[in-house]
Amino acid sequence: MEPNIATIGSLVGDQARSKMLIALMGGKALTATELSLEADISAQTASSHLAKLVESGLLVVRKQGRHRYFQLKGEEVAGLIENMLNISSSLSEESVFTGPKDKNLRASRICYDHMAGELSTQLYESLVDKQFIKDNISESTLSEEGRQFFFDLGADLSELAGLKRPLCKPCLDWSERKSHLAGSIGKWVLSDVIQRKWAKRDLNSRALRFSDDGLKAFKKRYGL
Amino acid sequence: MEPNIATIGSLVGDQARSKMLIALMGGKALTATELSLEADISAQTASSHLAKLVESGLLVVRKQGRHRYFQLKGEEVAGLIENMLNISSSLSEESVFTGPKDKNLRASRICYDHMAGELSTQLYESLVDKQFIKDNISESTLSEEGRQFFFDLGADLSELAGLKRPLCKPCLDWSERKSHLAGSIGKWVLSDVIQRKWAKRDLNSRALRFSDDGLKAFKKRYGL
DNA sequence: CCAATACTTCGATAGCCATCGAACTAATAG
DNA sequence: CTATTAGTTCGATGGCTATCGAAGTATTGG
Repeated sequence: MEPNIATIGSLVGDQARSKMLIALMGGKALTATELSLEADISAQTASSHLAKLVESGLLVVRKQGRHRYFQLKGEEVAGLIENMLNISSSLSEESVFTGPKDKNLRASRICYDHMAGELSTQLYESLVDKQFIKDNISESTLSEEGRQFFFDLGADLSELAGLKRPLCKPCLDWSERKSHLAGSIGKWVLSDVIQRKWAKRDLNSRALRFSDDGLKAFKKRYGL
Repeated sequence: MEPNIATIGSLVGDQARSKMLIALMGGKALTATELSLEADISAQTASSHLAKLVESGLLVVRKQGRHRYFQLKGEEVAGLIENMLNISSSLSEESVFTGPKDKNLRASRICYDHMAGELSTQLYESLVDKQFIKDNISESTLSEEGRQFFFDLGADLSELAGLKRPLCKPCLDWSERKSHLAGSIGKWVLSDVIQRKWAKRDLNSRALRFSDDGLKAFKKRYGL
């Protein structure tokens, strides 16, 4: 059977499934039980939903002992969800508060596998300002100076470039309506922040919690 | 909670509505009746679908006399549909990382009920070149010479014209970003190609596979 | 005026599907 | 071994909605 856009739409078009998909936007693989809790449904129902999502190719599953870990199939799918989040926020009333009300969520979130939120858009703007990134709607590119900048920070660009995904790609941010840093560099920055323990992923949400010191150190390191 | 991604999903997640949305990807505003024909449903049903799409903000409507012209609300929405078309075509492939690069898919696809892809845009350009088609963003029309050209090829234009859908209509091609030949003539060309066994629909994807001889014959017949 | 076209609203039907209880398999822990 | 946890399959139910017939409004054209 050939998935057309209607089948994709109806896959996302269910409350329970959409909650699961959004929960998986954190980039982390989750178990069936965790996802059933996210979606507020019984385990049986979750199981049937997850089977559909896997069969249709939106999710992949990895079995590990008695657990089954589910994950978005790839960037393409994550991009679709992000896209829909964008649209839904722009379609919903022109309320004063755009985006999530949770301060922490607004300040910094994880979008699939890279940082999003205020801090991330600040970083992106700053990199464009310094001409480290040439801003292009379809795909931004890293300038020579930008390459040097990330090399100095310790990013192994040759390794990153080996991956199939583009090095650097803006990604519309659904709470800020601006671009933030996605692509493999975006992913590297997130892992850098986590590894230095400047921030922690908040379990049960997509928020990224910076410590005070971590935030200071982050701004300094990245020149904000 | 206003429109969340589940409501957007379920809006697209209906065959009739998704057909309408895809028909509107051409950028042209279409009337309710035209859209009901595209979706193969009655006028009443179309009316209720269109009301939902407008109310949710995916479409905008402009009243003009006794007609109501519908259009995608903006590029954001068009981008969503395009995104979903991309995903659906990449999900129907086995391989994880092909994307739009699959040669056969790129060379020639079926878009709804007419040909798309490189070959189709070449055909469209050639027809415009020879002034068989008067290219107009709002609505392309077949010139007298074009009418003769298709008559000579054996297309029963009077029968085609009897259908309510426009004879000839450009349709934005998502992998080429150019116009290709849609409308009832586009549909006729596709059936012509299939009937002459120059190409076969690939069952598990939207690709159209030309044989070597078929491709040669096609180019000759249509003057490419 | 009347007739035709464009589109909508209402109401009834029918099919689809999300949900959960109950009963299953499977892995782990003790 | 038994008990527990993770996850599945099956079947019944209930709710939701796409669909169209019939009847309505609105606009245009003679």
